[in-house]
Amino acid sequence: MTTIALELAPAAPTSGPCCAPLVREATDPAAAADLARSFKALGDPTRVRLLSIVAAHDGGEACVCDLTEPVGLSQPTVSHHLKILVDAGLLAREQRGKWAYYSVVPGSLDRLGALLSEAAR
Amino acid sequence: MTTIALELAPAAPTSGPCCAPLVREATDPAAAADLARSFKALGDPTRVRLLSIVAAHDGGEACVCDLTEPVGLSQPTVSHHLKILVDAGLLAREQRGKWAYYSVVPGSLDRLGALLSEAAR
DNA sequence: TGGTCAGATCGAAGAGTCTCGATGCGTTGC
DNA sequence: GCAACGCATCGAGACTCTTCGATCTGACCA
Repeated sequence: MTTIALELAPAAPTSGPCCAPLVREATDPAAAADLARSFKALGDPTRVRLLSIVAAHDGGEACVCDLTEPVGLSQPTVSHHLKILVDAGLLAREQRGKWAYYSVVPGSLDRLGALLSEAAR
Repeated sequence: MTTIALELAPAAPTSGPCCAPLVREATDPAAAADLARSFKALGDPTRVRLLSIVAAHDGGEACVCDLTEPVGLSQPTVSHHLKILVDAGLLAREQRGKWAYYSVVPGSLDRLGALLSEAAR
């Protein structure tokens, strides 16, 4: 359903600019950078898997030792990816004794999903 | 509302593994890579801006010359980013005469948003 | 046919990312 | 106290991404 609604300025001569001179910016640069930061966190297969494994884990939380084996990466690498997810506000970290438990921040993914739909409005 | 529902295996001895031995993988690697590819396309501020500018433009479509000036980048760079968005299935390209018109693929962003909510289930 | 214009592609420079082994820090148990 | 354990941090190496100027490809016009 690709709507080709209008021929934009079809009578414009070739010498002039092809399109509308003014573009109303829907997403300002700062907001775009903010959005991109969140999406960049999800732009790695390992992090998507980590997120889903944590979400599917018992109690909705998991420690690092739960995650290294399923993704097949070293402990420092997994720790690195988890930090990125925490910085993006998608995961929460809680230290309990020797272990660090990670859990999905409630509503964070839904918020991103809502922003996606909103951006396309 | 961070639900700390259960202390996972609190009675387990230190010598054993800390957590559940088996992890049911929510998102298989192939699906995770697919998801990540889409999100990576949105993981750059320039591409988020390009997407929103195209969406906000008259008729929901814009050509490259509409986009270079607002984002302040060279034409090859904008062309490069647009190609990435097209490859990710977020933008559609249509050549009309001298100009190439880009438009947001209907439903593509909503689909991603739905996947986000689904992944957190 | 030849000139001009919009846009894609190419090659290269610089910055950023992913991954690892080694190491440091705090907690637990003896 | 001391050893063991879980995890974060620190370089380092390899790779990818972003960006640009230069160039190529098609479409239009005279």
